[in-house]
Amino acid sequence: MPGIAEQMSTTGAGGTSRTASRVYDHVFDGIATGDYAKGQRLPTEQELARRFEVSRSVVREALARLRDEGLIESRRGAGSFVIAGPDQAIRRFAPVSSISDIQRCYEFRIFIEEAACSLAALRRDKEAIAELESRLLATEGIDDDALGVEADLEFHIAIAKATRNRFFVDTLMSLRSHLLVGMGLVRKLSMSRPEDSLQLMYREHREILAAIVAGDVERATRAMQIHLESTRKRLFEG
Amino acid sequence: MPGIAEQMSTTGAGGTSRTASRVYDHVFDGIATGDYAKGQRLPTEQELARRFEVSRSVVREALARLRDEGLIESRRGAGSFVIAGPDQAIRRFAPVSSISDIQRCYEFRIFIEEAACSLAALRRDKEAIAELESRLLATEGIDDDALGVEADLEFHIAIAKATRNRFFVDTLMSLRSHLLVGMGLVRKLSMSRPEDSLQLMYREHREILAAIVAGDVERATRAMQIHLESTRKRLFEG
DNA sequence: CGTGACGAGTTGTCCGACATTTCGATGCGT
DNA sequence: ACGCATCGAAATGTCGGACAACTCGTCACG
Repeated sequence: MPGIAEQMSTTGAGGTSRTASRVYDHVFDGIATGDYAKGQRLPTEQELARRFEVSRSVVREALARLRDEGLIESRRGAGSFVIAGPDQAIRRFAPVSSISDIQRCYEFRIFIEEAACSLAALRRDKEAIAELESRLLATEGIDDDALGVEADLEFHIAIAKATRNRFFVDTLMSLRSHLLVGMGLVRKLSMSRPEDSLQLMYREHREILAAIVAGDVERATRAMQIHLESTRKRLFEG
Repeated sequence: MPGIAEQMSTTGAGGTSRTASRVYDHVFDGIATGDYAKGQRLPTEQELARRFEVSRSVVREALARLRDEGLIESRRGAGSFVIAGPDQAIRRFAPVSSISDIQRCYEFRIFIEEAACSLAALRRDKEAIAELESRLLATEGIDDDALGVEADLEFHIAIAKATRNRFFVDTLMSLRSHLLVGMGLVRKLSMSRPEDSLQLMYREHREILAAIVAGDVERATRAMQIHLESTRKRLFEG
């Protein structure tokens, strides 16, 4: 029953060797399906090497990945043991693979960023405001689409930073690649009404910034809500 | 300028070899501080092996970790290159290391779980409700503290699952270890007034479940808010 | 029955070798 | 002097073997 791991293993930064991934996928699938149960000992490295017709080095690289992800644990002299259940196996955000994925990502994002924005209005200081302003300026003077979404994302991350709570920053950063997909789509689709929607977006951004600077929590929350809702509508409802 | 990586490298599941971690830390720090700039080529594996007085195998294990985390990219025949900026280096949630960390984690959690709870009330189905009920029952019949917090967390994760939006589930799972720390503290500190607070918690849990089952979004949101706020108060304000 | 020594088995580390690929240098023809 | 094919040094990927450090069950002995 392979398959579960396939989406995951290809998320890596391409460079990872394919031979090690075969072994990795096997064990990952085994854990995800409960085939390798929690606490159970894995086959020895030699055994795996023989079964997949690779060297022990390759097997060790695969096991190293699983170890780093906290799925297994290796004890010298004893063996490698599964320490995670099937549900804990899928921890990283899997890549978006469908429109409905993007939709859910957006839904999630709205909650997170509204919260972050209200906190940012509460806690902002001079330094944070300075970064926000510079990020905002950066978004407005860019023609290239790819760079544009990057700058856009940086602005949103700067808001998260202003919360002085790293969990918001980390979460947004984890979503980085996902958000880039969605934001890229927004830009592409709004090519039809070219200037219009970009100008609208700039105005929304400036309103968010102004509300944060003013320290007006409710206004900041509403501004972010309007911003994300309007882009969501532009995306999903044409 | 070492230091940034130290907290991270110790997050791994203990089993990872310490020799490889030395090399990993060096390169990670180099990226985090901008010492190894984006796009730059790293020293060759042989060079690193010589510099740290370890074999190439160990160096390769360290580089493999960096590759898996998307920080570097290796091209056969060319070398290994940095592909991430300093800010992208710290992606995973670093472990909680202070009371204020726990406080921020709680703050973040409140936003996330309130949102999840309201969505759960909106989207719950028979299957989700069944799991919620079984998880709730599981929390109430446990003496052991460690198992108790596990079951508690599972209940909260089940709520996230009921949203039918994997981003909520994934985020909560990423926070798993962090939440366990905080929840463990709650239980330890409430040992003083033993039965009392546990019973209170059970009642709050049941109210949350009832609201979700009823599909009452506002009631569910409020119930979760009350639950998290009251535990937060018990924790931080005695 | 308890206990300590022993040995097979397993992971951690090292080493040397070869295959495969990259990229600059070299030399040639024009 | 410039473009182009060719070559070779260098780097990573993979392999196989070896030894060290450690675990755990076994078994003989008290």
